[in-house]
Amino acid sequence: MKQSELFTKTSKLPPKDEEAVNAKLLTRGGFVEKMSAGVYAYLPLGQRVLSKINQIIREEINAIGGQEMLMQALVAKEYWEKSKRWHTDVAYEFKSPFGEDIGLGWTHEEVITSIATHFINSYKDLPLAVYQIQTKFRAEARAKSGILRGREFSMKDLYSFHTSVEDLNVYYEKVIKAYHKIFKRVGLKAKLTEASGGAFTKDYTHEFQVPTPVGEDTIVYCVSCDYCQNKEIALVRGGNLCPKCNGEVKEEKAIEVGNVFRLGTRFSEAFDLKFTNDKGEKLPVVMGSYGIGPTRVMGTIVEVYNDANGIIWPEAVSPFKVHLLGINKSAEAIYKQLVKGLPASGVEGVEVLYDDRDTSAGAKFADADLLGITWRAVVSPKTGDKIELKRRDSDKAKLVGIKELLKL
RNA sequence: CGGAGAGUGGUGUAAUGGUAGCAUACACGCCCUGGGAGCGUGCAGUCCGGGUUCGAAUCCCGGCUCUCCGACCA
Repeated sequence: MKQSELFTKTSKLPPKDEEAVNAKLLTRGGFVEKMSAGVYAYLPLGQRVLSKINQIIREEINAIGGQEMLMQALVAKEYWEKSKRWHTDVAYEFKSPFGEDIGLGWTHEEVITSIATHFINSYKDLPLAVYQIQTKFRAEARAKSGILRGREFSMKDLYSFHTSVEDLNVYYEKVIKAYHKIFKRVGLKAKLTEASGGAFTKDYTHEFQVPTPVGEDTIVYCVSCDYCQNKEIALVRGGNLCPKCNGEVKEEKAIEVGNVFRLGTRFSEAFDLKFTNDKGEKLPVVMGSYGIGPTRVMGTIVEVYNDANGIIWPEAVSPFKVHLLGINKSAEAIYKQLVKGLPASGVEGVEVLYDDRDTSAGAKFADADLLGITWRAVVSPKTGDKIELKRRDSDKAKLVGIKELLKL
């Protein structure tokens, strides 16, 4: 991709109506555009990041048997009424032009449970897990923190169906493992945190919390073992001794990037989702639901990885692998080789954003830092027939040949 | 939903009752070229509706929008 052809441009100054670091940097870089409070458009660069996050999620959820699907956003009142979740304070509810009562989907337990009644009949059908990556709508009283708390946001929601709580628990642990892999792959250090279930279940649940000062939640955790609880339910405070191992307990702000809920039979009973066991008895299906917010993950990454000059994307979610800068010299030939690879040698091309703009060197360097693409490749009279390669998260640059660049 | 603050070219700002100015972006020309260079020309603005006044970006009333704090919440 040539930067001169990119839909967006960068801006030197952040918009005056954004305070959050993620919103400032993402807006300056042209990743997102705020359209209303808590409502953002994801521009080509932002969409590329989001796609990479989504792809990582897909790979890990598919690996634990999740089947991807897509549910509707327009959810009729009858579904919400069955589970007594019509008229919640987070739902966008309205009358359609045909007089129907509609609630925009803010979660999909009702929908998936209703669908599942058509396909789950026997214990032989279970267990099952399906998921979607879709836009959710929540009437947040106060949208804030850029893309961290929006009224419209992306969510990967996974639902699992089981014959027993024991079987649910087995899958629950699998999901936790998969989530750890996902967050690790996108570059986040998420702590498994015990918490309350909110609108979803009365049971205790688990959240994945990324410690950072801008977080809305507070977690209480032990520095010596894996004890970690949301402050809402924790019986100890920072400075106390760990209830599990007597280690030192700390308190820290954190962003919730994922959660897992044991729903039990709440929704299967509401929707009469039953299976027949091997004795011919009809029993309610045991369910779990598991969420990750890709847009929130993106915002969290920016909050965690940035410096005075801009974003520092972890390589796995960088919108491009290489940012190629031609300084006082065209890098067109290098660009073509990077895109096409070296056909004779079988080396494939790499994903590259080529700054071919007729602008100053300083502007190009500044934009490269702001956009935060992992590898910066500079071609200039100084570099001769080599290319200067530098990681965004490092100060060390080295001169390499085209082959080395293609191997990134 | 309570409280506080703010709306001026695309973006960021100045003007506090009296000529709407600057920067940046954009267009054209010149010049320059390793950390957001320079010169010239051009394009472009007071959130909406009322009111006060000879005169309103500025004061008053209403509305809309955004941000922050709180409550709530992935």
